[in-house]
Amino acid sequence: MKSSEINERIWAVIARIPQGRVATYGQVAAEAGFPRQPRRTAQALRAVPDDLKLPWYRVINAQGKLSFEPGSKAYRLARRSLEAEGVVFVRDKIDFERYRWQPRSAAPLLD
DNA sequence: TGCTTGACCGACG
DNA sequence: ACGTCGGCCAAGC
Repeated sequence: MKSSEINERIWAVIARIPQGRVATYGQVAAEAGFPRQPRRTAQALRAVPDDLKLPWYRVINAQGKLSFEPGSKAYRLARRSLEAEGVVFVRDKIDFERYRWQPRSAAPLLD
């Protein structure tokens, strides 16, 4: 499968993450149809064109942290963007219980 | 063709 | 709460 196609599928998923919520690399990959391949998400993120407006900062790692060097430009930008959306960091970490995106792919069949 | 490199992850010690 | 390891697989050299 071509990487351009992979990237587009991943980007489409990232574009669906709502404001004030976060998703992990693995979660995004799985949602795009690539389970257990979080690196596909990392790869797609590296290849995001500047003109494409994508909430890349809503993708965080499975430890609840930003995958950037703390203090780096990217780290500060991502953190500032998330905090502006109401996401709270506790010791550089985000609480999944509160902020994880829970996509509903299929319609709920009663319960 | 082969080997190394990732904005990663989960299990295990 | 660490560090290590194996799994993952497209890119790039």
